[in-house]
Amino acid sequence: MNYLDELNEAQRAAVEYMDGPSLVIAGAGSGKTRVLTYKIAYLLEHGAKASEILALTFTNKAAREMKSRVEHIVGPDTAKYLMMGTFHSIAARILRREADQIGFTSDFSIYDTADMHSLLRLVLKERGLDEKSYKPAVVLGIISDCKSKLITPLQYAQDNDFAKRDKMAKMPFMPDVYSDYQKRLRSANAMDFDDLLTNLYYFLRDHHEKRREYQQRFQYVLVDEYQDTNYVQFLLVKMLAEPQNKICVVGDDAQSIYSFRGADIRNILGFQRQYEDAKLFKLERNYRSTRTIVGAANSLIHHNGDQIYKEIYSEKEQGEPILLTSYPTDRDEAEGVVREVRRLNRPLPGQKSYSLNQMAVLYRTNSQSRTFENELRKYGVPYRIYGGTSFYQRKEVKDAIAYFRLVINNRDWEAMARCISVPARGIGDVTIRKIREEGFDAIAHRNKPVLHFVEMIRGFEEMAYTVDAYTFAERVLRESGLLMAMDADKSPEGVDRKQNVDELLAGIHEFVELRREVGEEAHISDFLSEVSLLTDQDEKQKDDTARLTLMTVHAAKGLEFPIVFVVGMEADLFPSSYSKGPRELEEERRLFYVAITRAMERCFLSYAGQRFRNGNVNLTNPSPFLQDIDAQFIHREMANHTSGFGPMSTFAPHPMAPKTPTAGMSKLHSGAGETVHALKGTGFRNGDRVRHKVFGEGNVIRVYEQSDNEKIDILFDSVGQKTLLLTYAKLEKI
DNA sequence: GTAAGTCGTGTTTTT
DNA sequence: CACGACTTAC
Repeated sequence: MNYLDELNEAQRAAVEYMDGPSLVIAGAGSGKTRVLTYKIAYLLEHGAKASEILALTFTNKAAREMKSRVEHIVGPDTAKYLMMGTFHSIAARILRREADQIGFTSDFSIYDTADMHSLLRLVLKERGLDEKSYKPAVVLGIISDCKSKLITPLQYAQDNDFAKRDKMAKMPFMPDVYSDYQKRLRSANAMDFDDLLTNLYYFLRDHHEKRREYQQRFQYVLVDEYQDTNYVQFLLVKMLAEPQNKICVVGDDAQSIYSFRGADIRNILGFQRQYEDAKLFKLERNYRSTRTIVGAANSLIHHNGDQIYKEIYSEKEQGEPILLTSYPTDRDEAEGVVREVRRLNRPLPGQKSYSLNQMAVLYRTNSQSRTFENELRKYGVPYRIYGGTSFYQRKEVKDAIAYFRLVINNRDWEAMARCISVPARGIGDVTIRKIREEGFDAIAHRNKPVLHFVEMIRGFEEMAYTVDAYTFAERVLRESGLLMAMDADKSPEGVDRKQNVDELLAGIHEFVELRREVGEEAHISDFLSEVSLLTDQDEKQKDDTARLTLMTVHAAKGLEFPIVFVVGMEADLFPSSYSKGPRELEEERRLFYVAITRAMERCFLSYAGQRFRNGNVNLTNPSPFLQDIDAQFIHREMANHTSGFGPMSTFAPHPMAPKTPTAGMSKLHSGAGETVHALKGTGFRNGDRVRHKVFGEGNVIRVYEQSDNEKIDILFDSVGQKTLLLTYAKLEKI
C-alpha cells in the first residue's frame, strides 16, 4: 500500500515497528493520529486480526475519529472488529460481560458526578458529618485519587499519613466515608467512573484464567494521549499487553494538562525505564503552524524542567508575529477581539479572509466566555461555545434518563430519588429516607402515592425488554407524567428544558433506527449502556452557519484553527491563582503551550488591566508566562479604551453619550457607606470621593454613560498605582 | 411537602 | 455576577 509514502521518516519508523514496546513522543501538530491510524492499518496488513488490536483513547470523539480514519483505509468490514474506545467504555464493556463474577449484574448503573455527589451527601448525612468540613467536592476528590492509585478503603484506614492529613483537615472519619461510599455503590449495583477502571483491574488481577484470555485476545495494545494516564490505567495497559508486550503508547509530555484529574506524567517519562527494550520515536516536525508559532511555543516550554527533550520544528513560512495586546478592561478586551474577528472575517480588498469556523477564542476558565458572548451578540457574530454542562448532564435530561435507569436497575437509588421527586408526586425527603431504610414494600401498603409509584415502575419493567428503546422511552416519559409536567411549565427556561427532553427522545429514536438497519432490536438497556459514558458535548450542529468557536484551553486540546485568540493572559488567571507550586505552574505552562500550538497561521494574545470577577473588579497584572516567550516572536501593542468613549485621556463627553441619565438611575441610593451597583445606573458625580469594595479610595474623575447596554464606566484617579476604569462595580461613597 | 427567598461560594474536567 | 444549598413561609 502506498499510504506509507504519506509519512515522514520518523512517522514511518513508528508505524512499522511492532515487535515490542514503543514510545512515540508526538509533538503538537506532528501527525499523531495519522501515525496511530496507519499503524493499525499496517498491523492489519501484516497478519494481525482486527479483533486482536486494542486501541485506547481518552475521548469518545478521538475514538470515533480514529475508527473512521482506519475504516477509510481498511474498510468497514474489517474495522468493525477493532476494539477501539475510551478506557472507560472498554472497561465497561468487559465488566458487563463479567459482572456476575464480581458481584454485580450486567445491568449495573454508571454513576456520573451528580450521582456521586448525591450519594456522598447521603453517606455524610448518615454518619452525621458536617458538609462544611467534609466538602463533597473535596471528599470525592480524595476518593477518586485513592481509586486511581488503587488504594482501597481498608488500606486507607491503615495509613498513618492519611490519618494525619485528614485530622489536620478536620475530616477524621474519611476512612469510614470512603468505605460507606463504596458499600453504597455496590448495593446500588453501581460503579462510578473510577470503579470502571479499578474493578476491571482487580478482576483481571484475581482471575488468572480471564486475564490470560484477555491478554491472548489483545495481541496489540495502542494507547493515545499516554501522558494523561493515571496509575490504574498504567497498570491495566501493562497487564493487558503482557506477556508479549506489543504495546505502543503515543503522547506528548509537553501537553500533559490533566494531572488535577489524577494523570501522572511519570507514566510517559518513565516508559523507557518500565520497558528497557522500548523503542523511542520522536515526531518533531510540526505540520500545523508557522515557524513563528512553533518557535514561540518552543521558547515557552523550554522553561519547564521535567520533560523528554525534543525540538519541534516547522517547515512552513515564518508567518506573522504573535500579537500581544493590552486592554484597559475585560470588556475592552472582548470588544477588541470581536473587532479583530470581524476584520479578519470581512477584510479589506486584497487581504486574506477567514471564515468564522477558522477562528477560536480560548480562555482559561468558562466564566470568561460571558463577556465575549455579550460583545458577539451585540455585533451579531455567530458563535458556538463548547463545554459548560453537556447535554447528558442537564437536570431535565438526567431526570428523564433516571426513569430508564431505575427500570433497568431497580437498586439504583440515585435514579430512584430523581424519579420520585420529578414530577412532584407528593413524596418528600422523609418518605424517601424511609423507603431507603425499610424498603418499598414496607411503605407502599400504607402510603398511596408510594404504592402508585411502585406499580407504575413495575408496569414499565414489563415493557423494558419487549418493546424497542424509543417506544419504551416515549411511553415511560408520558405515563410517568414527566412530559405533561414539563409542558405545563411555560417559562422560557421550561420550554428550553422540554426541548432538551424532546431532543433526547429524538436521539433514542435515531439510536433505534441505526440498530434496526443492522437488523438488531435496540432495547432501552442498550441505549443506557451506550449513553452512560457519553459526556460528550454533542458535535452535530443544527445548521451550517459559520461560527466563531469559544472554549477553554483544555477543551481545545487536539484541535487546530488558522486563527487563535488566547485571552485573559493575566497573573492569577492564567496561570490560575490555584497553581502556585512549581509543579502546578509547569502544568499551567503546558496548558499555555497547548493554547498557542492550536494556531496554524496567527495567534493573538491579550490581557486586560482590570477584570470583573465574582462580582468585583480586580486590578490585574500581565501573566508571567508572557515573559517566557522569546521576544523575537511577539509584537506588543496597547489598545485604547474601545468601549465607545474615545481615548482614556480625553475627558470630553463622548458624542454618543446620552444627555439624560440612564434608566435605573433614580432608583439608586448612594448614601454614605451604602453599597451600590454601578451597573444599574450611577449616583456618582465627578469629584465624588468613593471607596471601592476591594481597592480602597479614589476620586471620581469622570462618569461616562452609555445608553445601549446600560453600563456605566467611571474613571478614577490613582488607586494604589493604577487608574481604575470601572464598568460595573460595587462602590461606596465616603 | 412544596415553593419562594437568603446565604455563601467560586479552576481547569476527556470519563 | 450566578448558581446551588439551605431556610423560611405557605
